[in-house]
Amino acid sequence: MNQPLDKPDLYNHYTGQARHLIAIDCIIFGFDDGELKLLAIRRQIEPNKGDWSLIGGFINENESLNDATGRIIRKLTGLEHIYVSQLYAHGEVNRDPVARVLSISYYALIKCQAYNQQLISAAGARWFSISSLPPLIFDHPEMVTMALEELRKEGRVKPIGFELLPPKFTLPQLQCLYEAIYQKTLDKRNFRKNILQMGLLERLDEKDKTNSRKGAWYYRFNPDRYKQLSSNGFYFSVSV
Amino acid sequence: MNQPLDKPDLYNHYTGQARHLIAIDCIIFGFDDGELKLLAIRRQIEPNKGDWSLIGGFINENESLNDATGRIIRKLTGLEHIYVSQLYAHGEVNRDPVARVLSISYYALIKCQAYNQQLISAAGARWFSISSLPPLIFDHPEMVTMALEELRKEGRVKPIGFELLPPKFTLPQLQCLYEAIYQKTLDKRNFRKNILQMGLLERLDEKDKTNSRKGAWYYRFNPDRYKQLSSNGFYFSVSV
DNA sequence: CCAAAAGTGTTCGCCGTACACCCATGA
DNA sequence: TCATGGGTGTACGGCGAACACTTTTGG
Repeated sequence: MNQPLDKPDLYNHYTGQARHLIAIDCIIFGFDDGELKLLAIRRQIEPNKGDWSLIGGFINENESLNDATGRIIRKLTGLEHIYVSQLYAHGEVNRDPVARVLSISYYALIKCQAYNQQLISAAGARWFSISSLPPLIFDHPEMVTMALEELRKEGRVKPIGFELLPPKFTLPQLQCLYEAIYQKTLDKRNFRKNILQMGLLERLDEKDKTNSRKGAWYYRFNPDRYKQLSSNGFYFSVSV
Repeated sequence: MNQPLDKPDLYNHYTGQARHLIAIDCIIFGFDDGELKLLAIRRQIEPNKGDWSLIGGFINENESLNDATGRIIRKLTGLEHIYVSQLYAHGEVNRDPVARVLSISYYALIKCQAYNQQLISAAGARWFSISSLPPLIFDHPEMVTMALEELRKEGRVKPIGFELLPPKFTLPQLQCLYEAIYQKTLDKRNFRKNILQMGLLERLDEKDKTNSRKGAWYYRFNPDRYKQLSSNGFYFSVSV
């Protein structure tokens, strides 16, 4: 059914069309020190060189959007196989003051212990607590707002919290994370019941004693169990 | 902070970048005859000319994504101010066999009574029941699948069902719509309780007698009441 | 022995779900 | 009068929300 590619005259509906610059912008979240953090970078090109910006870049000719996102995140953090999800295509004509640039935003969750600190520092990047973000360029503040909304929406029904924690974590840590995401204090007993009843966590024979004399049990999230339950109609759900 | 635009040498990070064709594709849903329908069109350009396709088009140089979507839908249906929501940016390199084209998909809900039948017929468009769609070109089937998922997700928590019905509708009609969307039969009593308890519908002093001798009361959705309640922490919710 | 964090159960109200009969009316 | 679709109420179980005391142990 496809026409052979050596008949370019058939395709002048394509060739006559406007072409556009396309950027990727990444909202990278981390969790550290009891707070939800955003990774921002000092912009290295004009305009607004030196201002705080999301991590981003242009996409190349033969690169899918997802590949471009992977490349951009890898280059900055050294990380692969992290949680990444497309957020929105931003298409206002004047969103970039220099040229018409469309941007596809992605949000990503990373374990703050895992990234490559050297790469991040060398790039002039920094973690900011989401409660005290610096001014960001262009429509990046709007992107962050959208990403936060999405994170909060997804966080209720998908086990994405674990993407922000080390493989071994304690229940007080996990609760602290949800409290940071939703900016509210949760009841310890209800939270534990809620999380443990889903049967997705395995307690290890090891305690974290850095925060108390008694020590808190380490747990591990079991992704296979999650997949198995999900395929049987189970839905993850946290009451926040 | 912005650099003046008359120093193009500062911006060669922009000018050196690849530029891309960008299309919009619209998944337009309607509800008629007890079934959820999709509007598809016979493609009028090569390649795959004559095959069934979603409604779409390229975006212009000085046109935002949302404006382009409005233009495309208006041209085909004559409708404005309908429910439209961005779905996804599709960026696989080979999704279009002729050229690298990114597509931003949007899904739209229209009242089947309202559109301009002449425009649609003239364009070679047709409504298809979602349970018996024709083969669609490129990655359009995937777009439809995503749109259906999104419609079902949103439909549980936002009053978008009313976008698919005429301003005056009956409760049996509304139930039938939800049954069509979720492909399951619902309990009449529970459904009515659920919907009416939210206090968003106003019963009119008028009955629809086309389907029964007794007649079913007409209702109207009150969007102002919805906005008011929403701003006070109310959440729309249908149990399906 | 004490401070500081970890861990544990019960009660209550609401909401989702299951379920069966009467009503109105035109033909 | 009867066939057809429209309309109504109740009982039960599960889940989210509120709430206070005991346990552990290093210093």
